[in-house]
Amino acid sequence: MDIPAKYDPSGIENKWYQYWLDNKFFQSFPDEREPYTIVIPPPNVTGVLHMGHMLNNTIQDVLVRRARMQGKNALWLPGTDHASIATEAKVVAKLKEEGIEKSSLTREEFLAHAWEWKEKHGGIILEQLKKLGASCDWERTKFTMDESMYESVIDVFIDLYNKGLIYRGVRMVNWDPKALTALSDEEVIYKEVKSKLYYVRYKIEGSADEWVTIATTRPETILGDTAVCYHPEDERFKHLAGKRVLVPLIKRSVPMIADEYVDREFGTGCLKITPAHDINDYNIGLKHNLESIDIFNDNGTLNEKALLYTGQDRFAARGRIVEDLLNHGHILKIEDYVNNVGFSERTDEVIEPKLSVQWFMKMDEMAKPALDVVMNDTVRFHPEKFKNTYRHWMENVRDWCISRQLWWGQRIPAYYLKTGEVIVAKSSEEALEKARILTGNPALLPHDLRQDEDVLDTWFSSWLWPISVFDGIRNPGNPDIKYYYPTNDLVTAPEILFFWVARMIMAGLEYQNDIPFKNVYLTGIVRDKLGRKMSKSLGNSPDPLELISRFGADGVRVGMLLTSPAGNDLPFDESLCEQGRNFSNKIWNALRLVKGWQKDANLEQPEYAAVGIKWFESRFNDALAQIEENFSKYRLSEALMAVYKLIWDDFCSWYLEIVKPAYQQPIDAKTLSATISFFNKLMQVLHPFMPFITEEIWQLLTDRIQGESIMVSALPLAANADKSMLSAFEHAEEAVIGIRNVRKEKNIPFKDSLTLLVKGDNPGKEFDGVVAKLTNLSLVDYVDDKPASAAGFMVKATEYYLPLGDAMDVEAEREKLAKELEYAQGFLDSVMKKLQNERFIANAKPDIIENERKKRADAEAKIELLKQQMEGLG
RNA sequence: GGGAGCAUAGCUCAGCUGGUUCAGAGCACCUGCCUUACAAGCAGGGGGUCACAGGUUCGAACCCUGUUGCUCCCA
Repeated sequence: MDIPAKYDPSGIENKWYQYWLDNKFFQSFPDEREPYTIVIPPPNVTGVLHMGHMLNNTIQDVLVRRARMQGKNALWLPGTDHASIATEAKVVAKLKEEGIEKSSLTREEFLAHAWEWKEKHGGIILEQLKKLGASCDWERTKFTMDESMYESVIDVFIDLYNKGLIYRGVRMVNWDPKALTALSDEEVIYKEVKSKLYYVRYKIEGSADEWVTIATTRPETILGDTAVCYHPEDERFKHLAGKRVLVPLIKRSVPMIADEYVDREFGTGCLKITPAHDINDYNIGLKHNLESIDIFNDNGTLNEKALLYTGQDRFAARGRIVEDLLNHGHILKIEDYVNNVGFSERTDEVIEPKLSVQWFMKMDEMAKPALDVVMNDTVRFHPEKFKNTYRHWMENVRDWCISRQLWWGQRIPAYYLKTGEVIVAKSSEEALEKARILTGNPALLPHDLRQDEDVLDTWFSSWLWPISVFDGIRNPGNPDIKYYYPTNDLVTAPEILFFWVARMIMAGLEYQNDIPFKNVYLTGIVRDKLGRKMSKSLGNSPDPLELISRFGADGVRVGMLLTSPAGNDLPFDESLCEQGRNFSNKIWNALRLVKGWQKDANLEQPEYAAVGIKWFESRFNDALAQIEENFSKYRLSEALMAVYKLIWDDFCSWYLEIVKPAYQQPIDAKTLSATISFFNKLMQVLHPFMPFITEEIWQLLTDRIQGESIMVSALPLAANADKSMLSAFEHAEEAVIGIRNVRKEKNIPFKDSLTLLVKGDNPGKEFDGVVAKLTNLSLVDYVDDKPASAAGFMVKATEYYLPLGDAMDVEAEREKLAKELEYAQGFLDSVMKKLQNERFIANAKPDIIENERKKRADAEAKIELLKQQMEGLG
């Protein structure tokens, strides 16, 4: 058969993905087998595949494919979330392009547009995952706004409301003036921003020319000031107690108050208080019973309560007020200043702290059990270090603002009577019924009730994800939820440990009385060479599909995994994918070699091949045990590296070279079948990492029937490895390397065969035939004395000589031996130092001391040998 | 400002309870090879004061203290 010298993945990958789909290998239904479940962290419907998804989903696919091959009933359940803010923003922008304002549409009309957008764009990312080889059960694809998922969210809201865990309250929230919605604390990103610190003086009321100076970074909020505050123990201001001051420009009279919150060192030690626009001021306002004056409209412009600059944007107003304050002599100085400003994660708009009525969920009661299951390892984090971070958050958790001023999402099932009373109910009919009972007024009509306009935070859907995808909220105890829940592994980024992971644990404990997953694998962040996070806005992220077309999905998968231990950032470099592609090619060429062999059934199996096979069997089992160990600790990159080395070094560089027949010579049947069997097993072990090439080779190596696939074959299990054989082979390996070095030093080409003389005990004797084959020896002989005029080297205590006739360079040989002797002497000295130390003998464990004695004996023997050899040189 | 973590080869990282081959792997680099599976390859090779300073110990990359630098989380 004709196999090209370079592996070309493109056609092969599409072919096998379709084959897997056609044979429904990704599908799972509950049965008698042990289940293995992963639910995908649902990507945004607005998203396209980026490198973070690539890493995350590669890991999930490795885990799920391995579980499937271990005979488990494996389910990887895919889906997307509706991403209310991001999607609504996209739809609004798209409508705007078409000349349609959101405000001109009814809620129903807008949602129709949003659904249309979702149907058109929402599936892109899932389609892209197929190119990566993702073995998701696509029949089960879920979306957080699906009817069943929507209803689950509503049910949970009502249930928690009835349990008193959800309430409505006025709070200072993070307001996004662009998205026109409140955000949770977790959606605010703080960045250092260069700004100015303005020193502004306020006149003391009733005084002729007495002033007090405050420092502020937000002069426009002066218009909402309702007090000026100093530290009660600050001598500089004590005389102002009980006085009032006039807010500049608008001349509003506000009290001077004293509060320990004030940092006397900061600014002037005197603070303006704007309770409506700063969370700390808000708290002081509550304490001192101050009025709150909200001077902003929802879109960030100033309203009529500001009295000045009405209708202007907050940042424009800042410029104007600074000018006016200067003109009126209120600004004493302006300093450069760096402060932390909150930005919206979604719109990158500067967050405005704003007082508003929102829905909140109480967190403290739910947090406690969710903290416990992580601390006691019922849910295990990999790597474990994230337990600390998690604990810190859970112990300082605050109530969760769950309402969003948007339309795209689950509409809050709360209905208001004209009197302002709230009724929470599943439908307007039910709400009306409840309202009639509540008010005792059976004449109430539907239009007497008004449903809350807001929707729920997207995380309020995704926190139910591991339950709701199995319809476990609406139908507790259904066969799916009973079988697949709790899921096994969750693979996600540490950034959403609190947004999502913590809340899923809470929801699981609340609604299933059980954890949602047993293990949480936390990936790192994919960064570029400069260490920046890869992001669309920076444009520093390669297009994953383009990478796949260049290196193959297998190559990219290997590239993503090779250097990314759990929890560590991955500084991405295309050369990693190149390494993956090169590995594909290496395997491919091993296939070419093996497929090129002609079998001769009458041929005896050579002795070197028989021992080679015995050795590789042990080596394979040894590596397999190591790989299993790595998997059990979620060290995926180390598991991959172990397979990589097993295939490249042990199988290709050693094993195949050992059993390979001479050029154009046939191979015996036993060796061929053993080799094919090893090759098949290696492909199985590698399959979870590189699904496509392994399937291709597995299908080519052995005749397969239609419907067979490596992905549903049984993964080989580690058997016992013969450790003594492994160490004997290592000895032989060193002999091979030694002989190669001699050839190189003496410039002896491989085609000239040599004689090898061995002196002393040879632990690698079993492999003499292998050594002879690999280094082209015509004879291996054992001698009692060192031959004259021979190049030599030692492997542990075994001496090897290659008689070279006149070609010997005695001086060079002497030098080499002298160097070795020096090293051995130094080694012996260090051992002797320990053994002569009485305290070492007294304190160290007996086996350690025994070891040191053995080291001494070995070193002494070696020194003796080296001395003899040097004498032999004359 | 509060908390957590990290620092080992040019890069990315292993290194278990302190004790053989404890200083390692992959990549990169250097040298020699187009040897009949593979130059996307083969055979060799160099490279580290384990951040710094103390301490504990017979013995420290590993335990303790401090210093410096970086990262993350929270405010």
